[in-house]
Amino acid sequence: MPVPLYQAKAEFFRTLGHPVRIRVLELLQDGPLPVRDLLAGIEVEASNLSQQLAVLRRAGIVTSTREGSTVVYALSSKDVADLLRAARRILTDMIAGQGELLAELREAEHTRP
Amino acid sequence: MPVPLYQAKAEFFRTLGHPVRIRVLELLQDGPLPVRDLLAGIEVEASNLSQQLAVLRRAGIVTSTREGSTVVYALSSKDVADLLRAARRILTDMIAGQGELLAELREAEHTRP
DNA sequence: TAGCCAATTGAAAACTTCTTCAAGTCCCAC
DNA sequence: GTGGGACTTGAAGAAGTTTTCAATTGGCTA
Repeated sequence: MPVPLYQAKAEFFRTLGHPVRIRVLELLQDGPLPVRDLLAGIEVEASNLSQQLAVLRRAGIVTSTREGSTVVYALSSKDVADLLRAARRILTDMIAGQGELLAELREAEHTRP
Repeated sequence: MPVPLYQAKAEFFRTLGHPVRIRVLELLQDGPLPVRDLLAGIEVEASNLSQQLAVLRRAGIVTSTREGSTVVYALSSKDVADLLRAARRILTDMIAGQGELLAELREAEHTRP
């Protein structure tokens, strides 16, 4: 058996499972952007961003094209935007439905050293 | 700023990013199941499955209720099923777009023992 | 209550992923 | 062709996750 589908799925989700990568995808939802702009929108060092972009590229989730001296990134499929929307819905519901967790989060904010 | 949303999202996806956990969610898509049945449907040791179930529980993605001497698991929201469907669509498209991988999958299907 | 089955937990070892930093490529302007 | 900016790469250590095994809990039934 080759890479079974459920394993491909797990890998796909694992690829999305990083704050910087999520932000990249969110920024790209409204259209392609040069690295410079991603860098401006995310608090991270250039080399770290590059590493995360490489992860997304290897997974085939984004594509990069060089334009002169800059490099422009884009989502490789519009479906990715749908998925992020679905995720946001779930998350919102989940947080809303779990009063305690919400309270906990709020508490943490007030008791930060 | 509290746990920012993009970080919650990343955590959520990371939680889905494991083959055993994906299989559990797929099996639960059609309704609640006792651990015994999950165990029968996934090739993994009981204690390992328990660990993965604990991860899903902590994330609030599934719920467990004890019924007599067995424990029954269920998806905590139907939206999870939607999300998995969205993911399947993306993955299928992505694979279709990447000819070689598709060929590999097809090959595997014909050469199944 | 003793013994058993179902499931879970704790903890250590094995494995992956993340961050960081120095070095490298590519392109453009001088 | 030298210098500089934009980005990427390699590699090493730090941080996090997964697996495994032994020990444990909870509920049944003899």
